Amino acid sequence: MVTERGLEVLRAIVQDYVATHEPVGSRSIVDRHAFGVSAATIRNDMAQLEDEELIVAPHTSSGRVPTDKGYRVFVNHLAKVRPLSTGQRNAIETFLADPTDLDDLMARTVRVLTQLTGQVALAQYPSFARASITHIELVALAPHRMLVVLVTDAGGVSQRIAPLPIELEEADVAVLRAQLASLITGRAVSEAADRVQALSSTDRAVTAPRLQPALLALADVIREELAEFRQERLVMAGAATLARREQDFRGSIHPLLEAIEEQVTLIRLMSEMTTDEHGLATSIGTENAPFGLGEASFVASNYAAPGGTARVGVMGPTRMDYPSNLAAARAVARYLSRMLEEDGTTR
Amino acid sequence: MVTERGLEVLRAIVQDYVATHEPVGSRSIVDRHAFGVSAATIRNDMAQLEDEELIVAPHTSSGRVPTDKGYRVFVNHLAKVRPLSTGQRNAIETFLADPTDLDDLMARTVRVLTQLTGQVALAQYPSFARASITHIELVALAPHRMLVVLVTDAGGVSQRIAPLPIELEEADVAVLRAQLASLITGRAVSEAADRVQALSSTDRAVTAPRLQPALLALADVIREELAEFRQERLVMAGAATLARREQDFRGSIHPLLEAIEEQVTLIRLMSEMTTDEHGLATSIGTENAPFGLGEASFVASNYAAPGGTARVGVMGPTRMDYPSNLAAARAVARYLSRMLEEDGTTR
DNA sequence: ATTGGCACTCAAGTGGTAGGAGTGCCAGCG
DNA sequence: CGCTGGCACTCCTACCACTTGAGTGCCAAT
Repeated sequence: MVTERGLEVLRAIVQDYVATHEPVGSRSIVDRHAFGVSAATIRNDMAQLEDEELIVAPHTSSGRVPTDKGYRVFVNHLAKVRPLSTGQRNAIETFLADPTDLDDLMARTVRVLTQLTGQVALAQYPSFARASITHIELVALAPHRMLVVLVTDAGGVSQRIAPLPIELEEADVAVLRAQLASLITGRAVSEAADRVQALSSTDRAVTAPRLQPALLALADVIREELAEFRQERLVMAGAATLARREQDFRGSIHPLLEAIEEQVTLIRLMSEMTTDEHGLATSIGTENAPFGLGEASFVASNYAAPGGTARVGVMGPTRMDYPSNLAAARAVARYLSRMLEEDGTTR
Repeated sequence: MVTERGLEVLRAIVQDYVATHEPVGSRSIVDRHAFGVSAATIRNDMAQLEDEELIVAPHTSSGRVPTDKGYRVFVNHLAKVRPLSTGQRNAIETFLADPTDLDDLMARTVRVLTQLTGQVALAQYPSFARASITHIELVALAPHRMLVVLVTDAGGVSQRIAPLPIELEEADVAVLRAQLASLITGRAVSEAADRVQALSSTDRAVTAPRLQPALLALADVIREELAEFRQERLVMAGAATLARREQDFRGSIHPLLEAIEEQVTLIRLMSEMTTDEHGLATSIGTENAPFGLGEASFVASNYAAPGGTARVGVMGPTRMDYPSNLAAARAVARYLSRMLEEDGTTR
């Protein structure tokens, strides 16, 4: 059983350890925190915390270090997400002002977040999966090459070049454009994908037999574009900060750099984190072991995007300043939500 | 003055040092290389090499390590670019086969190159700066939002959304489309930029006064898109490999990660390297100091793209295997040139 | 010009010691 | 019963002296 004061001791240990990066002993706790009890008493409390596996001693006679479980208790019960300074809020606001487009906004978001936290910043793109197709445009580039542009109501635009098996007249292009438009405009991305898929699989021709090969070629490309809309994407910044804190990651930052390069692992991890009632999520050390990132911690905050909620957060050493990082992620998420809601640039 | 055999000794030192990562002594040279002379003789040669600052001894009594100048002499006079194994050639060929588009091709290129060399791979995108605009398409998304698509003859497609100050009829859009098309299609990117610029700066209206505000809004967006075509771009892969060889970079890989994230430094460095008569370029250690990358070396090879030549290469520690890396870069560049020339996917 | 020999240097490893931070435990105190 | 001071104990760290081995520079001899 851990007493009330025991939890306060845990808080002190986490705070001091994060600040100093050195195991913290009973003596330094009574020095730095006004507990009003002696070091021996703190030692007794620490013994209990150690029984509960909330802290460990690296060697028989050295200070204590929080375990992952200790961080978890700290984050869940002990940490207050303290608000940012007004200077920091201003920094966010000016940094995110007047983005030229969605890509620019997302890139700025991660840059400001990495600057605020000193960690690697990650942001999920708003999902276009639940968006609807509003336009399809065909542009003949060459006799056998057609540019296919798709636009969604959530601001997503995709373009790709389709090779055509046959030559098309201007009128043919208009026919195909109209047929494809009636097939998918106003439809959700997933539904549009199904309907395009059906084009290729059914025998029933939707268009003139002469145009059928062209239609199928276009359908292929449109399927790829729709798949891209459904795919989750991530932006990142601050990978270079990892080099400074190498020893924080038990020897090697290799798995982290690997994950940053692969993206897919981080995409999964970000989407599988569970958020609390305030839209904040934390994943600590070994909790990330299934992703091969047992040495790292993640904090994230939901933000509201046209296509549904997505997440923005940071990745760093287990020994990170959770309250500050959560505060930064939350603040950035709020501004981001606001930008996406108010502003028209991204639609 | 360095003798003939002295240069052979330099070659041996470079080769052994790259292989073992340890200072190489006179004894190990006579053991590993059939020089037919004694260690004392090698020592005399090494003394000369040290006078010429081609090698140094880390401390009074340890083996020798090549200096940057030593690597330079090795690369310029001693190294033969040895051809790849057929297995490696096959790997390149299969890896680069059937790309879906230019982005995909470039991404695969750097991935195969990082795999062949174990270094960070870099590739300049083909430049669209000298390409010509072949199409401009306007798609009305909403009363005040217009999608502007530009296509070049070198395969570049760019799309962006313009905010419109006034509402346009279908007929107005057609008028503007025709006017813009006659202004820039068939023109080189830089020329098109000038002409669009002129739209905004001259008082003389090109279109009906009613449409003038819309035209200017579109011109702004088109300028941005054209600027994007002129901008050099880089793809990279293998950043994670840096974590393994941290100690190769005198302590910190931070500048390298920073450069990878910033891109702009690497873009400049890649374009400013000087190539030899075979289109190969090497930049060693302190030669990169102006870019803050004095601990790193670069090798690159030109490849032929529709818009002119561009470069593909790797970044690694000064102590890298220059001949192998040059060979790999050259081989990849050749396949890449071939793909871009033969294949239509990217046009 | 090349060689073997020799004295010399220096990094790296080894073992022993001292210091210090921190712990666990216990008896005494309020 | 919880808290406290005291004390013995552990273990990390730094320091020192010493040894070892790789490698050098120089020189006289071939």
